[in-house]
Amino acid sequence: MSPITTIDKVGDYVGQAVTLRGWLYNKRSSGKIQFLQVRDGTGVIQCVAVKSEVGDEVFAACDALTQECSLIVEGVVRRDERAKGGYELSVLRVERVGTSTDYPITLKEHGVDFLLDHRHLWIRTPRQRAILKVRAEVMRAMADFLDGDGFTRVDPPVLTPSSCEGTTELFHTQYFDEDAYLTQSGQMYLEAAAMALGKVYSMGPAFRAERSKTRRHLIEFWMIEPEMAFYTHEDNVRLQEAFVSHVVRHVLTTCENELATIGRDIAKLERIEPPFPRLSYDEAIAWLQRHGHDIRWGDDFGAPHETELAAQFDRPVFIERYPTQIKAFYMQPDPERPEVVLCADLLAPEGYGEIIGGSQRIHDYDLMRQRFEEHRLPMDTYGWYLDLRKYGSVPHAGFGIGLERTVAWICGLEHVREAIPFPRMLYRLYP
RNA sequence: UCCUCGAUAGCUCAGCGGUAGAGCAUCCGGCUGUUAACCGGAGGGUCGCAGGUUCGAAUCCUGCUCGGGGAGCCA
Repeated sequence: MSPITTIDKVGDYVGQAVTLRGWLYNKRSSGKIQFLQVRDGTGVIQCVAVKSEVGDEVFAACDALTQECSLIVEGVVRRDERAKGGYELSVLRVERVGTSTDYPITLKEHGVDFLLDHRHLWIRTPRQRAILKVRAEVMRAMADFLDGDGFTRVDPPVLTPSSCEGTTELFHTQYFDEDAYLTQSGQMYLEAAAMALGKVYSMGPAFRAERSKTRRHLIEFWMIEPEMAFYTHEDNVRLQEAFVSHVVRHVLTTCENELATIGRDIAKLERIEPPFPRLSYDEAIAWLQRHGHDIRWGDDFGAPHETELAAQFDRPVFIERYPTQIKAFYMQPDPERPEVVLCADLLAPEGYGEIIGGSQRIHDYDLMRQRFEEHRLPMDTYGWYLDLRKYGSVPHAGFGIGLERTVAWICGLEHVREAIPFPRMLYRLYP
């Protein structure tokens, strides 16, 4: 038998016979010639069977193949200008591995509802495969960047005794006789880990039981959360722009074919280099007021505000130093202006909204204690968090980046649901 | 939770008061270079559910169910 290889590597076998293993993506045929579009996860290649060359038996075997049946095909690799990937396979032999009758997803248009009901099959299509590939490369780039910068990966728990921020709705479950909740952020645990390991990060799912139904929301989504001891707000922001730029550059170099399959305008990504523009909250409010928005200092931005602010720039933009009142309890006040905190949100271009939220954290014991009282946080579940300010506290900072929003932006997707293999959305838990 | 749009063949949709339609998919036949191939033929329907108006409802009205988009909230 000829050597087994994959479609992405057939270029190394021109003129030789190879064996490919995959699935039939599509088939076109006339009376005496058949064109089999075979995919194997690494790409798609057209396999050509000419009746007078392969013989009646092999030709009939090709004829019996149906959409998405699995198969092993042996053939000679040929360079061909007419082929999309540049190569074709002249079929010598074909073996069907698994049948597939009445495959639901045809190559014609489908509605979102139908596709989501068949997500387990939808991911086989070239576009969805490409998106999942980009997602994997985004995660690899993030991990590579942080690992190469002295970070240690630490995995916070998914089951928690209560909320990290106390604001959003939590998924409730039982932990034997106790109440438990699915994590909405690992941040507090990462702060603890940063005091143990210096620079740490997590990659994992977060859960928000919000009845959100927009193209930017998932009920279950993934966050990457770096947390750094001895980092200031300024250090934090500089890390973020280097981090995001690295991720985009990595995807541009490793996912050229995938971005082409998705139809992404590469030029928009090639501009993503540090430094990113920065706007203070004050400046952002003033800009919005000048552009006809009824918004006052102290209000939080809505999605349309964010979109308009971000639309001014061709790179992601930081909005920093928000009013203390509208941000989380643990954020460090600006020493020169205690009414604002040392935080920054990073808004992606092209209307993708907030992809990063980050801040310098309060390290002073008395101030954190005061915040606990102001927000009536229960000591029995948060006592350990206060301990971090009691034993060797240091200034520290961190951020959380939403993976699906980042992938959606890099791929230019209409909706974050395509940026995760099996999206959990409002009213959708299947498949 | 609110606003808004929608539900007709396996899929995407048209039909908007007078016998249920098209393209694709499926099956049969044809075609030696197809690119969501093409050509001919066939099968395929509780028009989301329940009421109401009408001689007559897929079509108009009311309620319900399910879903899409958006808002709020957030990544």
